This record gives sequence, structure tokens and C-alpha cells, in this order.
Amino acid sequence: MPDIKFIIENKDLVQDGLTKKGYTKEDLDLDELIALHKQITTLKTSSQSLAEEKNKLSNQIKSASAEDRPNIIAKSKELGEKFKLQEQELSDLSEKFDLMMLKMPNMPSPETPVGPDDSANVVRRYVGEVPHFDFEPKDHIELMEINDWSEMERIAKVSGTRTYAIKNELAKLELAMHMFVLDKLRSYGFQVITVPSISKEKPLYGQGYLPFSRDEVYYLPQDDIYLSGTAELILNSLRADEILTESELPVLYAGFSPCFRREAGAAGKDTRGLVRVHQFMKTEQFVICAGDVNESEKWHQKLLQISEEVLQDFELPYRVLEVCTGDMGAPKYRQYDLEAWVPSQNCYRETHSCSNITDWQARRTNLRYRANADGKVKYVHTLNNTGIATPRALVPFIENHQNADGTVNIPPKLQPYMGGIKKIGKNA
RNA sequence: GGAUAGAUGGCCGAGUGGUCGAAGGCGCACGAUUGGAAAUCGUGUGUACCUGUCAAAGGGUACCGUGAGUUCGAAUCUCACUCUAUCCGCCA
Repeated sequence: MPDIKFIIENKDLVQDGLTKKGYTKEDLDLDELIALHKQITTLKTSSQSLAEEKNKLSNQIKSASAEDRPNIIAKSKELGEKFKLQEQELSDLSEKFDLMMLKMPNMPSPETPVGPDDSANVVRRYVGEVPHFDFEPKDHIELMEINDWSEMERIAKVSGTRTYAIKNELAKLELAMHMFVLDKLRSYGFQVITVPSISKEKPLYGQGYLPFSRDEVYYLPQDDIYLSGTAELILNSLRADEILTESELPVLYAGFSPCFRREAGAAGKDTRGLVRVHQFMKTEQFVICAGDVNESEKWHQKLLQISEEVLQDFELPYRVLEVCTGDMGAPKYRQYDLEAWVPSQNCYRETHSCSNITDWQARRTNLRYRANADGKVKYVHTLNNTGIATPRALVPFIENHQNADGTVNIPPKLQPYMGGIKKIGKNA
């Protein structure tokens, strides 16, 4: 949701951004938007001068003489009617305008590769060595079965498809990963925060989930409440409507929460195993920084570096993908995905998604700060990145670290979080 | 779930129909005083939008939890909702 003034003054640039993000004129018509804004401004000006006149009259009444009073009241009443009509028209137009503005995506970074869909994403680098097994590697489902690490069939009967129940050392590993990442983030100055998984509707607009992907989110009509798909949703609204001082920035949150996603658009994809489930746990990195692209781009790199470090500490081969304009969501200015190698699928699968949102969310949540330099109030920039998301991250983890006998090695960095053990599994 | 109380500016807090964007205090900023500091004194200190301008100054409109209503006029009256606090019940 860029500034309307910016849109008017930079129409060609904004149109270019819309086109790059795959928006057609039917999706969002800039001319219509600008015309609507002009109409609103004109109407506003006239209704404000009407209000001014009305106020002046009202103020006269108290001191008016007895014979003047009825006249003034009648005149004021008449103005009031006129004013009311204009206000009605104004609120109708504003509603229409606001709806369009809510659909306005962020402008992509000039660095972002241009393309229609994920086929145009660009691999920036490969890190780590893809393992070569001198035995037939098992997939994560088989590894779980032979080690008594899961109750996948049984839990499907209880909780339905795309759910998981993992147990014993694997359950412990899941929690250990989060503890490891939370400790790391804390060492980088993040505040560890556990947040609810339920949310009112407004934060979903603030984050930019709505109005775009209503199908993706669980809704509980009885309580008019939504289930959160990520702690980003909650953290993004936590400081809504505040004016921070610049010295408070950056605000760094390491949010932990259960996450819920309907996966409506993924029917038939990854139906087995731990890759894509309706409920999972995520440790999220969330940053609120000064509203300056240089500053947020710096943090974007920092967040990326932190999650790369996580994958390196876990000794997982991965690649860094720069997501193209057409594959990026509406809120995003620039986005990297990290994908870890999954041996059984012979490909890289997404484990992290790292985005610079610039001021797009801040405008929606009305989160601002007072700049030191000139004392002016400005919108902050927000960024988010996965810290670690499980159980998906367990998939590359146990597959890459498996041995011929079905055991799984624990990388040294993670061993302290597993009670010092080096290997898990029935034969360990 | 039941009962009660409440929601005003960065914070505390006054204000129950008219000049209230809102007293007073605290905080903050600047200035005076000081060798320096504290204390003291003075001045200033919300946000959004419209208008205006090269920029500003200036003028205006709105905002006292949210939404609607009464009224010529609402922080103040009415209704609905939301949230907060306390007590009781239940509960991981």
C-alpha cells in the first residue's frame, strides 16, 4: 500500500511495478484510482468549508438575540443537511478507494529479477555439498517408521490429512531445533517472544494476508477469530498505531508460535510426510527498522545471513534463491528463499523465506517513528524471515544425516541441545 | 460463564451541552541562571487530512476506546460494540 501521493507523482513507475508483479488493469486500474482520489479531495474540500460555515453559525447562536436565533438555527440546520449528504457521498467514495488501496501491492526492488512465476526465480548461490551415499538412502517417512519416530497413519485417523505426530528422539529434535535458533537469535539481540496463534481480522489486513488469500487461513466463525499462519502476523500488529522514537529502533523479535495453514491451493502436493502440514511450529525473525531502504536492505541481508548460518550449523546443503517479481507476494519489496537439499526428492525444498516489506505493512498498521534528524514522523520498515520451521526442516535434516543402518547423525552444534548425543535411532 | 468499575494528549489527571485540541502536573526540547551540575525561572511541546507556498508561515476540518444516534452545537446526553481492571465460578 504505497502512498497515494507517491502513486500520483510516479504513475509510470508504479504502473511498471504493477506490471512486473503481474497485475492487469482488471486487477487494479491506476487511472481509476487516481481519478477517485481527485474526486474525494474535491468533495472533502467542499464539505470542510461547509463544516466551517456551520461551526461559525453554531457559535453565534449562544450570543444571538432572541429574534435572530430562530433564523440562525434554521440556516444552520439547512447547512447540516447539505453537509450530511456530502459526508455520505464522501464515505462511499472513501470506502471504494480504501478497498482499492488495500489491493495495491508493494513495488518490487530494482534488484529483483523480473518474471511471471517461480520459473524466473534466480539462484544466487549454492552452499554445502550434496551428500553422496554409498547405500540406498531412505526417505524421511521410512526413516521415521524404522526408528519408531512417528504415528503418521494413526494421527491421520484422529486429526485428518496433513497432520503429523512425531515421537521419541525426533520429537525432541524438533524442539531442540527451535531452542537452538532462539538462542542464536537472542545472541544477535532479538527479544524472544512467544505469541498466540489466534488473531482478530484486522491484523490479517495489516500483514497483507487479506484481502489476498482468504482461502489460506483458518477462520472460526463462532468466535469471529482467525488462526495465525505465522508469528509475523501477530508481531506485525503488536506495535500498531504507535509512534516509536528512532532510538528504539531496530526492534528485533524472535517469535515462536504454532502456525496453521489450510493449504487450499496445494491439493495433491506433498500429501505424505512432514513437508506440508496444516499445523506446524515456527520460530520467526521479525524486524522493525527505520524507514530507509538502505537500512532495511542492510537488515534484509543480516536476516538472510542468520538463517544461512542456521542451515550451516545444521550442516545442510542449500541454495539461496532470489524470488522474482511475479512469484513474490503483494507485500514484498524483495525476497530470498532458502532451500535445503532433500535427497529422496533429488531437489531443493524451501525451508526459509526472507522478505523486506519496506513500509508497506507499516502503512497498514500505522506504525511510525519520529526521525532524529528532523523530528518528522515517518513509517518504519518491517522485515521477516523464518528462523526455523518444523516439521518441514526435519525432512532435509534426517535425510541428509542418515547412515546405512537408519540412524541419524546430530551435527556438533546441535548436540548440546540433544543432551550431548551424537546419533539418534534404533541402532544408535 | 456471573457481578462490578472503568476507557481523555508520551504519562498522570481535571472536565457532565457552547470560545475545549481540551485546566493542572509529570516528562521532553530549547533558553536564562551556574565554573559545571542540581534546583529554580521562561518558552515551547499530538496526529491525520484539506488549503496555501519553491519551501515555509498562515488559514481550515476531523480526532477525548470504536460505531451509530439526539442537538443549531457533544469529551460531556442515548444506544450498540470493543477492550481493560477487580471479585466469584470453571480450568491447562
